[in-house]
Amino acid sequence: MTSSAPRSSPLALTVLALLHYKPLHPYGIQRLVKDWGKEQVVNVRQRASLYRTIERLNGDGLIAVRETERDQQYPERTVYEVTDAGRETARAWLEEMLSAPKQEFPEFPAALSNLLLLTPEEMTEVLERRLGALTENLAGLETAMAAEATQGLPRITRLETEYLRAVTAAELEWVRTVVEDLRAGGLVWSKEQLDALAAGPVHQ
Amino acid sequence: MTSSAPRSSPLALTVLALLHYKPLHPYGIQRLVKDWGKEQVVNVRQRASLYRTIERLNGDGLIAVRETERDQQYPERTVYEVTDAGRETARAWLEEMLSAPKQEFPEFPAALSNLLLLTPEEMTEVLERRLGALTENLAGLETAMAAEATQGLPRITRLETEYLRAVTAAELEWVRTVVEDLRAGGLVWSKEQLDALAAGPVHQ
DNA sequence: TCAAGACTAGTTGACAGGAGACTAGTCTCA
DNA sequence: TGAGACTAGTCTCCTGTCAACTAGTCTTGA
Repeated sequence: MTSSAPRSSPLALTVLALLHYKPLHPYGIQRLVKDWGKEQVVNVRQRASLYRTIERLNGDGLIAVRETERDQQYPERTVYEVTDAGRETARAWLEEMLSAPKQEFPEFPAALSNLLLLTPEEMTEVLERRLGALTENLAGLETAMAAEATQGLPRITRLETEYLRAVTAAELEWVRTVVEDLRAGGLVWSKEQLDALAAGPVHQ
Repeated sequence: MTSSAPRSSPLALTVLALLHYKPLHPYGIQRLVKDWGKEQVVNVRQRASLYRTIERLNGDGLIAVRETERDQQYPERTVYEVTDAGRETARAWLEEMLSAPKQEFPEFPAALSNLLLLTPEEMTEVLERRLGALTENLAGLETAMAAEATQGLPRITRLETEYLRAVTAAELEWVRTVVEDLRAGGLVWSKEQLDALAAGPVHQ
């Protein structure tokens, strides 16, 4: 079954990692992620992805069926456990994910690179809305961290929240300065100016 | 054809935006993105995605076939132009993407939330490698920005690079402090400690 | 007490992007 | 003239996202 090292993904890693603690059924995995407040970093809202990921890991021999529960009222629940191959793979994935920044393509920078379609005034307005949303997100992260700290949990359990806070704060700060520059009139453009650039050093 | 507002994506937005300048064939779009140094923010390496995105936009009436070139040696090239519906949709997408931070699930925080699988020593080692890679990325962004600036291009053309620099710098700084804490022994854990936590307030 | 509405749990199908291989032609230059 | 690199388009597989559907359970309120 072990078809040479399947591809990694945040969800697949998380499934393998959680099964290190104890055998679980899919829904139990989803609960654990939510209970530990990790929904911000691992998408378990998409149940379809979770179930398919588990099937894939099972097919690749990284996890195995432990038993099939039949708790009267619930539908049948399959409990999975991690295999030795799964343990090895999880470590390899983790090292790879931590050591090498992967090029991802979030939508905000892509949008920024096309803002010629808006006027500076419109740009100011939408960025102000973003500013508000980011401020809320940041506050949410802060309270989540404070809650974990007062619960006496060790710092490693909230490293990913720390990280999110750091980058969210940086984004917030950057957007803030751009909005300021826009309002101060230090950052302006016109369609004509851009069309001229576009007509410039472009071949074909 | 206009099947109510197709889904947005960084690539789809970019295609629509570039066609605002002038009609282009798929390869011309890929060239423009590369020539303008936007490969960091829009993935045009995946030609399959590019061609399929264009097909989709065409099917949805956001772009239309302008003409079909037949430059002897090359395969047939279809030149597309943006439609009025495409112009409207592009503006709507852009406003949405800029104003509301979208929840995305990058792999680094997901990996961080599972680092129980490594020892503090291993963690230090992999994060140091990440530190090196981030430093290089940051340097690359700096030189890209400097090049654009000396070329006399206005600031809006490099806002997305500014943004990437800001968040990359924040990540770098955060990883640096974590590595320091690890080395100073101020951030330690053991498997046993974590197993105890896992056995704690968890249902089922 | 039973009915409306919300939540739980799993499944399904359409859609979209990423990875990588494959083809066939072109250009370089040794 | 022939090896190797690049250009341009296509194809298939894999995985994740979205949205809807089913069917059972729990809540609460008339």
